Amino acid sequence: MATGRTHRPATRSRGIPEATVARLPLYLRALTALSERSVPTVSSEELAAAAGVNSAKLRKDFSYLGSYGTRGVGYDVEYLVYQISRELGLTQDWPVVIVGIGNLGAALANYGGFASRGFRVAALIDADPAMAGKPVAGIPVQHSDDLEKIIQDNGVSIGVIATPAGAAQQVCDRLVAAGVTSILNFAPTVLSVPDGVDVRKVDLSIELQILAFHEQRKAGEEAASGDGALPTAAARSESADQGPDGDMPAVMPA
Amino acid sequence: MATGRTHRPATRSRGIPEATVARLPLYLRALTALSERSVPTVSSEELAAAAGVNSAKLRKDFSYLGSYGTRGVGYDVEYLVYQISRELGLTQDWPVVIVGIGNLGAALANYGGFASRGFRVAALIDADPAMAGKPVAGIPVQHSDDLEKIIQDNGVSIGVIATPAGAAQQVCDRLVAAGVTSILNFAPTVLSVPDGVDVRKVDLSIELQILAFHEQRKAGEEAASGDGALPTAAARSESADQGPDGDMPAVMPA
DNA sequence: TGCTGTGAATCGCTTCACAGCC
DNA sequence: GGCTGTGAAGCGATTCACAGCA
Repeated sequence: MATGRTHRPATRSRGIPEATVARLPLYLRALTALSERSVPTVSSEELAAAAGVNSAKLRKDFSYLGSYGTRGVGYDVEYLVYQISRELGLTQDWPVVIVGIGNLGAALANYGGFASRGFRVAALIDADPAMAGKPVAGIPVQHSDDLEKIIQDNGVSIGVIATPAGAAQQVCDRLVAAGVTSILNFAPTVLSVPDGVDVRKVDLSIELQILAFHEQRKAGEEAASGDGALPTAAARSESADQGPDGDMPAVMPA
Repeated sequence: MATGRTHRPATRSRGIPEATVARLPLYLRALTALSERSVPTVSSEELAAAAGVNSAKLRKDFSYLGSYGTRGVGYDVEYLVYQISRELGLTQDWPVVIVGIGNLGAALANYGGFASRGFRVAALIDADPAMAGKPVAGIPVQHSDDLEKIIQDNGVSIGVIATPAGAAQQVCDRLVAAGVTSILNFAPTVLSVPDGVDVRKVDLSIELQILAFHEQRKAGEEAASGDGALPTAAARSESADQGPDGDMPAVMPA
């Protein structure tokens, strides 16, 4: 059942910790918002608040990229936007294919956040012949028979799988065989890939289950401890750490 | 800008590490599949392969739940399914509301993985009056004016936000005020919530950016090192760690 | 003998706290 | 004086390796 590895835990990516890489997009978004409001500089404290992390972490993260700030002043917004974009590889064009144009695939195709960040939906692919030719988000859906040709003609290296779970592994194999080396998987399956191929997974049902776990505990505490009321907010006002943070996975639809 | 905390890093949930909680749904899925094939018992090695983790990690994870295995034999599938479900709080009914019935919201409403795991879509809510009454996935969409009443009437404690970024914080505030204490956020925004409310975030664009980062590095290596070919598969055949694992966040649509 | 359960070692990330520079 | 950049400490998670039990 040999499942291939995924995002290289071993060889840390050019000295930048995975945890840091995963936060760069967060900073980038916050910075982009500042940039749009023509804010020239920002302190680690302000930017951290906007990104929902604490400032020490942010400074440490930036220190892996280089010394891009000015002591006593802060960071130049435009400069940082550029540096982070470059580091993430967003200064180049990434053609992406989406396979499986159901509800979710269509939602992804319509998602505006793509184009804004160097990603370009090069093609939509579905196994249903009835879908072929039908435009979704202005892009005509193509039949999966042509998957290999589409990948090669467009020089696609990133694929998004939004098929039912049953089809995911097969689609994955074909994508990989055709040259795709990064996969974003929305199907609730563990994909097997050869070494050198990255897989990331987004899974709604897992996220909900994690919430349920904590929700259950809240209810339990309430009933148990004679404490009565809600937890006395000890440390409020900063931090935030939203999303899978010290945590991990996530699964998805069928 | 006081953003509230999120999934309690401090007080570890009843002794079970967050990282373990985040993997339980993964194990549960693998076990459910085995159960459907009427497999009676499974070893840590087999189950780990099916879930895409390594066996030591899996055994350690299970050890936090109790000693549910049998040395020399393995784990009883049905028993484990029950124990994990109970631990995650999936033996009870969790009514969920989805706010923002665009492409994504509709995809979520149609997502089958909900019902199968104790989750029930209690209501769909949208701000567009034109949507009101229209059924999506067999459930009539209700107008957001009635949000508070819907939450209270249905005893909802988990809310899913699939609105545009601009509306997310406001929707979040109303959900929280109405009694929701767990939020799954698909909008690309950092949400501010009071202490005691959990937020998890799912963000497509962040996942893609992380893939782009690694993809860029692959290309760079190829060009740089005189190595020529693909990386020599050093450690293949096990592990897998798909998805945000040692990593973290994720962002999303607008 | 085979596989679980777990202390001990290790690893990586986060946080602290302060030196260094504007 | 203020804010960045970073060694050092702290902490949680992973991995190792083996004792313990069926």
